[in-house]
Amino acid sequence: MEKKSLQALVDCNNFYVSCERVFNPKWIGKPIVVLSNNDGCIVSRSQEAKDLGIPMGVPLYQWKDFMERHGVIACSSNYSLYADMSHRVMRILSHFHVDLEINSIDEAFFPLQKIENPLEHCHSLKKMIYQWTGIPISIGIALTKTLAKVANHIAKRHSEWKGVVYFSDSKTITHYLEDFPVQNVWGIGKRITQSLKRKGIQTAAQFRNQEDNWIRHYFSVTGLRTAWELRGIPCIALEESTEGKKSIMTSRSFGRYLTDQSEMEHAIASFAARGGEKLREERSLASWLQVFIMTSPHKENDFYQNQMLLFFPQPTDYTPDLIRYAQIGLKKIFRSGYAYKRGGILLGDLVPSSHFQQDLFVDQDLIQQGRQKKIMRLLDEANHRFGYPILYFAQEAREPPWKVRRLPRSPFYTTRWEDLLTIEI
DNA sequence: TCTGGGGTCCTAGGACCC
DNA sequence: TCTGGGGTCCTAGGACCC
Repeated sequence: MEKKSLQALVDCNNFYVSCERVFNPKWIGKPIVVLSNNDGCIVSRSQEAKDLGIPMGVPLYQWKDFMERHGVIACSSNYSLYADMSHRVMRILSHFHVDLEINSIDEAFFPLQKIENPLEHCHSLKKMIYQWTGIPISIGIALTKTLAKVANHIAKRHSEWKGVVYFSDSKTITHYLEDFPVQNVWGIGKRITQSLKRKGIQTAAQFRNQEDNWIRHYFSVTGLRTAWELRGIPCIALEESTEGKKSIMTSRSFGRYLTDQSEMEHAIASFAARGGEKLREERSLASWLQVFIMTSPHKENDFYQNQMLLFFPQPTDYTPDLIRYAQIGLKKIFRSGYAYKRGGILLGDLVPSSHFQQDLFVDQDLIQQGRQKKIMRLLDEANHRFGYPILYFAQEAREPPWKVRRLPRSPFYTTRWEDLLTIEI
C-alpha cells in the first residue's frame, strides 16, 4: 500500500537579513532591515525589527524617524549575494532530496514519505545547513503543502519546537488551526480575508469547516482547494522541478523621474539585455516581447501608462534582437511631457532552445546563427566570471542614472574576487 | 520629496464557429 | 412577444505568492 503523502517546507528565517549577518556577525541580535531597490521599501526584517512592530513592505520614509529612535540598522539590498547564498542552501537540500521543488529564493518543498523518522531527519538537515552556510532555517512537515506552510509558521513562532514542526495527528492540527488567523493561510490574501471577516470567519479552522458549496460559490475553486488542503487532502501537487518559467520580466522603478526619451531608450535597452541573460540561463527562447512604461501610480492626475507587444519572426534569445524590438515598441508608446517612474520588458511564450526547430521558411543563414550563439556565450561567460557586467551593448546605460542608493550595500562577498572577506587575526 | 521586482493561476467576457 | 445553443479560444484584469 502506498504511504500517504508527506510534505516538508523549508524556509530560511529572515533570509536577506540572515545573509548579511553571515558576513557581519556584529549585527546578530540587533534590529536590522534590508531595503528594496533604490532604498524604497523594507523587504526583510530581523526578528528584533519585527518585534518593534516594523511591517513588511512599507516605504522607508514613513518609518525613518521611528527606526532612528530605536536604533534600527538599515542596509541596501545585495541580490547577487542573496542569490548565491540561496544556491548554497538549495544545493545541500537537493543532495538529500533530488525531488526538491524550489519555490522562491528562500523556500523549497520536498516529499518525505520515504523517510523513516521525518522529525529527526529534518532536525539534522537544519543543523547541517546552519553549519555549512550560516543560514538559520525552519521546517514544517504535514500531509499537504498548505498545512506544511502553517507548520512552518508555527515553527518560527513557538521556540519549544526548536525550528521543526511535524503535524503528525489531527488533534495537533486542529489545535493550531483554531488559533491560526485566516489571513496567514497560504492562498488567502487581503481581498478574501476582508470578505471572510464580513462573514464572521476569523481562523483557519473556521474556514476549513465551511461547506464545499458555500466556499466554491464565494471563493471559486482556488478557495475550495485551500480548504481541502487544510483538511489534509492534497490538491496542490508537488511539481516537477524541471518545468521552466513561462515568462521572464525585467523592470525597475527609477530612482528619479525620467523625462528624456533617450534616457528611457538606454533604460529599456538595459532591461532587454538583462532579459536576454535570463533567457539564456533558462535555456529558453522568447516568442514575443512586451515593453511597458508608466508614470507614478501615486500621482493620479497626469497618469500615463502604455505597453506594446511585438512578436519575433521566430523565437530568439539574441540580445541585439531583443534590444531592437524593445526600441521599436518604445518609440510607439513614448509620449514626451510625462515624468516616468517605471519601465520594463516582458518576454513570453518561452520555448526550450533545444527543442526549437529551424523554420524552413525564414530566410536565416545558419552560419550567421552559429555566430550569434557564440557571441552570446562569450558575453555571458565573461560577465559571469567577473560577477558583474563588464561587457554590454552600446545602447545600454553604463551607469544607470535612474539608480539611486542612499545607503551602503554589503560587498559581493561570494561572487567577486576583490570582495572576498578578509579576517584579521 | 521618498512607495520592490519578480512570478503564477483563475475568471469573465467577447469573438468565432457549427 | 418572439429573437438557438453550445463549445473553444483568446485576452485583460484580478488575486495571490515571496
